[in-house]
Amino acid sequence: MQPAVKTKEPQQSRRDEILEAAEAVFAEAGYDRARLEDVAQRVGIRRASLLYHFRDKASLYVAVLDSMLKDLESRYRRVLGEDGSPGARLERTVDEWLDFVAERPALVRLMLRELADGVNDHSRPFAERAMSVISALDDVITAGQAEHALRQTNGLHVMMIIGGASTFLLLGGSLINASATERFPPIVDRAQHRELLIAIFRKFLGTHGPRSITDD
Amino acid sequence: MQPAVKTKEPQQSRRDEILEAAEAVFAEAGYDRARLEDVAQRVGIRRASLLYHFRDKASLYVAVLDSMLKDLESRYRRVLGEDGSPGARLERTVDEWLDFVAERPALVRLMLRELADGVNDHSRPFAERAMSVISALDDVITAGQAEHALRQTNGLHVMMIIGGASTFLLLGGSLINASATERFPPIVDRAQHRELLIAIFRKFLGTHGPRSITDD
DNA sequence: GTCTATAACCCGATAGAC
DNA sequence: GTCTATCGGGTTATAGAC
Repeated sequence: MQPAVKTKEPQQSRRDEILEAAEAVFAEAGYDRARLEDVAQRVGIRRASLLYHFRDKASLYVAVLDSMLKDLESRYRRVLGEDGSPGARLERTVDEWLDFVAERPALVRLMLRELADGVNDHSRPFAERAMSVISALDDVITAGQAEHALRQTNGLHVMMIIGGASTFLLLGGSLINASATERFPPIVDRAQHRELLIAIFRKFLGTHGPRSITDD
Repeated sequence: MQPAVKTKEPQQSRRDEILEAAEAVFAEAGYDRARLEDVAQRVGIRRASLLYHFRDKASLYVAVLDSMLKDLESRYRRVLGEDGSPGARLERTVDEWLDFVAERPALVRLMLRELADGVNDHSRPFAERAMSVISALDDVITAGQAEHALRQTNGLHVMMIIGGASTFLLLGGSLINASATERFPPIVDRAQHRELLIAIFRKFLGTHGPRSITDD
């Protein structure tokens, strides 16, 4: 006999609590330095109890990655599916990305760590989710180019530059400024950063409509 | 009485061997997962012998970071000090960066890990060296803008975008491709990537001479 | 589901011979 | 300078009571 539960979410709640705590701890310290002890403490249970919900540390980590990327992907798919020109929809992903990064900085930190690690056992689910996000972008780019609404440049390349630039800047900015003298105030604020990213978009993907292919 | 040594480099050789081995191991696994055992094995000595040359693991790590960034900085300062317009000299740092990353990929991986970690005990030397590199760039940008050879945009912002974009692309590209189906060949090759970075440079920093300040 | 207790392991660091 | 041997701290994972 199962204990009487409302409708669904048998004991999902606790699982989610653990995922949330683990996301923070893994992002902060990285997989190796992260201690299950700290995760447990945040949840308010004992270390051993975690392993009732997740087989081991590795599978907890994979679950965290998966939940984050699933979230990011659904946000991207949402704005990409709205109406507007391909260019306008792609531009919206810039804001979506900047929002996500601001709300959930853990993602960026874990992504960086994954990139640094390269391919390994637990990076497969990560790579697959990432591929899925990239696919979604690529579909819109390709369709936009087919109807000559976008320039025939390498759209994914432009998207990657946008993503990489933000990542670097957001995390690097805070790192650099930590030892800053008066000489270097924060390099740039979000509004400025957004403006430049959008400008890159328009210039190189032609998200304001078809342009001549030649530079400048 | 010191043992008779050629001229300098008392026993620098071994130290450098260790640094080289440690650079690879730290980049591959990150500080926490990296084992002194592996470093020692690459050098061909025992774990305990490492600690004759370096006080402990942490100071070995700091030495690795320092040596890498010192190298990068000297390369940047070299091309920035050559002759040519400010724009031309800054553009040379793009190639310098792409070369460095190709030759010594460990730097990028360790940089990513440092960014993910944020500010902590051993990141101070890293942040200071990084500041020094940024200073060198900033000097040229500021001078170029003073003589109206460069646009009055936030030059460091543009430089950060270039750096971040490459980092992300170079590491992300290989990660993504690891699980790629036929659908995604390598996103972009070095020549294409360089071209786009230079184009961003010219557009936003005006490295081909002064332009109108208005967009596009 | 959560607990206590403990087993089992790994790795950095030290002591001291050579 | 490099070695062997060992200590000691820390963390994951399991056993089993409640």
